[in-house]
Amino acid sequence: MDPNSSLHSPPSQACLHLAQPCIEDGRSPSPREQGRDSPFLWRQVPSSSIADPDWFWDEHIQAKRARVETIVRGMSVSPNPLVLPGNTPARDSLCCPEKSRERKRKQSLPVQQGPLKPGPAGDRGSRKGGPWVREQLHLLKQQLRHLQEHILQAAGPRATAQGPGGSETGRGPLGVKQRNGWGSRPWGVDSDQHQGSNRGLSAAEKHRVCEGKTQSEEARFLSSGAGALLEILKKELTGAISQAVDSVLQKVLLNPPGLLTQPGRSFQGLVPDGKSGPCPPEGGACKDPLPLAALPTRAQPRAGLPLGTLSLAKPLDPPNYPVSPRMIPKPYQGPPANCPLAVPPHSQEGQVLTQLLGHGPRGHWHGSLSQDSSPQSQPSSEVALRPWGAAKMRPLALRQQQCPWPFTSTCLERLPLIPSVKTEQDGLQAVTNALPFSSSHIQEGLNPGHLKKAKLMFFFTRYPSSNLLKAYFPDVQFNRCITSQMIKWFSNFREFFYIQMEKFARQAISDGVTNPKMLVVLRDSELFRTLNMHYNKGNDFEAPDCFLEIASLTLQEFFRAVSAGKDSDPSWKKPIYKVISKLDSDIPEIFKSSSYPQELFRN
DNA sequence: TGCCAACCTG
DNA sequence: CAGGTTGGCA
Repeated sequence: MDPNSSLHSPPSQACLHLAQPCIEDGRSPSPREQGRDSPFLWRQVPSSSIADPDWFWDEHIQAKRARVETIVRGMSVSPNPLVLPGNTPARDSLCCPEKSRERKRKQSLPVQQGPLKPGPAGDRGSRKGGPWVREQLHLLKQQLRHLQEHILQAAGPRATAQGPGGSETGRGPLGVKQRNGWGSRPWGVDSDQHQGSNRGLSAAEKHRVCEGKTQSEEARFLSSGAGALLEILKKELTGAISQAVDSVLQKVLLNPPGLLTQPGRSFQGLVPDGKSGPCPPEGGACKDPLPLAALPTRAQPRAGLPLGTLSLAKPLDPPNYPVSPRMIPKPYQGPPANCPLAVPPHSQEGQVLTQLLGHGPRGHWHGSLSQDSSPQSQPSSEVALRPWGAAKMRPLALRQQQCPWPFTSTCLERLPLIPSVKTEQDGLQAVTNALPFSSSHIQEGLNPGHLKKAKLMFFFTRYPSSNLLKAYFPDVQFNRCITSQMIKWFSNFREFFYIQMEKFARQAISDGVTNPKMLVVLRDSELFRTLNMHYNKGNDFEAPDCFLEIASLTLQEFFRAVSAGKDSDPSWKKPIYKVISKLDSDIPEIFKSSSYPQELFRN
């Protein structure tokens, strides 16, 4: 899978990259010249226009040019020195492998289009308006590109990526032709058709620009239709810029939803190294009342685990254990108590990003117990190659918009996404108001969205109180019936959960597992898949780590009980239930959004 | 006795 | 997943 492919999917996104291209593209310089000759080009442009009636405008242009030059210079030393093997200029292949290709194509264009195939739109203008107009146009387009670049850079690291060189200068003139409210469209279109039709023009235009018409010619041509054309161009470009800005912002702020769900196993193995223990139960730090040293936390390295257990077996002593360089502590790893998170959102974002980039451990005990002795590890390459998924970044991006999306990380929920709820009324109302998609309609019945939400909530809480349910389903008009129905849901969830636990525990026993600590539920274990399939069918939510902890713990408890023969007692499960019931985690605030189910449905 | 959760069944 | 039943608990 090409991790960059996602960048190309939506047309408008592609346009951003297409728009990038390049100063250098316009003239097909040798790689070394890139970024240097453009200023040269600009320098030539308005020099003689001083005598022009548009002198003022010209000055304006010069000022702009100066700014652009500054920008370009900055770019040439920009912190993006990705040097890729092969001495390819980093910018070309930076994030879009296609860009190089694109550039090659363009370089050959002037040759192919030698005869200056008159562009459908630009022909007249370019001849009549003269080089000066073209230069102005060129400048404006340069500015547009730089503006876009800046926006991209400002908006996010990924955005600095340079797209395939697509927006050739020729697209401007095309824009003139396509001015039916689609000023920016040329930048938004990535189809070969458009490229094909425009390329000739742009190439020709560039070519001529390179030849450098004399300034006197420019002045001559300027007088008549040029002014009008300029006006049109200015308008077009203005529109294009604003539209480009819009689309950039949209793209950056709103990652394509399609990325969220990664079917199959892509979600597996993402258990971060700096794994946290179970999310602190409501009381605060997770009590460990059990004899369960089995609690698969980082409390201590697991001895006797198969090699596959590495990651979880890491010395993970909270809160300050060292983590591997790759692994930045998760935001919630610090103070166990409800993760107050004094960390500013920004840094959290970085941390989470880093965390998301990290890979999970290999499975110790793969659900299929029959293999517990021979860790059927999938090739670690699979882990390494696993798309770390823009999907997982979406919540981050969306957070900026206060969009109610599922997040990926266990306790990300503790980020101050949403004003915390004080009273059920006011607080929830505040939440509702704060959310763009919130539907304030109070429903009487429960819909499938509520069910889905409840299932996801089960990842955090197995034994929700009715008050909790009321708090997290603000759009539900609770009555006795509804409440009991929802309680019943969770009862059913638990039932399924415990059945699976018992089943796998017994299987482990029959497979000869003797040490309950061997039983750790990981994301790629069969047990987890079963559970995730049940509670998170679409896999549009990443089960929190704390759920894995709970699952592991439960499994181990069942294992112990069964292997100790306690299952002869008719109520042998009760102690287990009791233990598990104390380990509910806080539910992410975002679940309080009444629109949450709807958001899930949109995927 | 009422409530709750597990359990059983369809 | 829901309806019904059962058993424990206050």
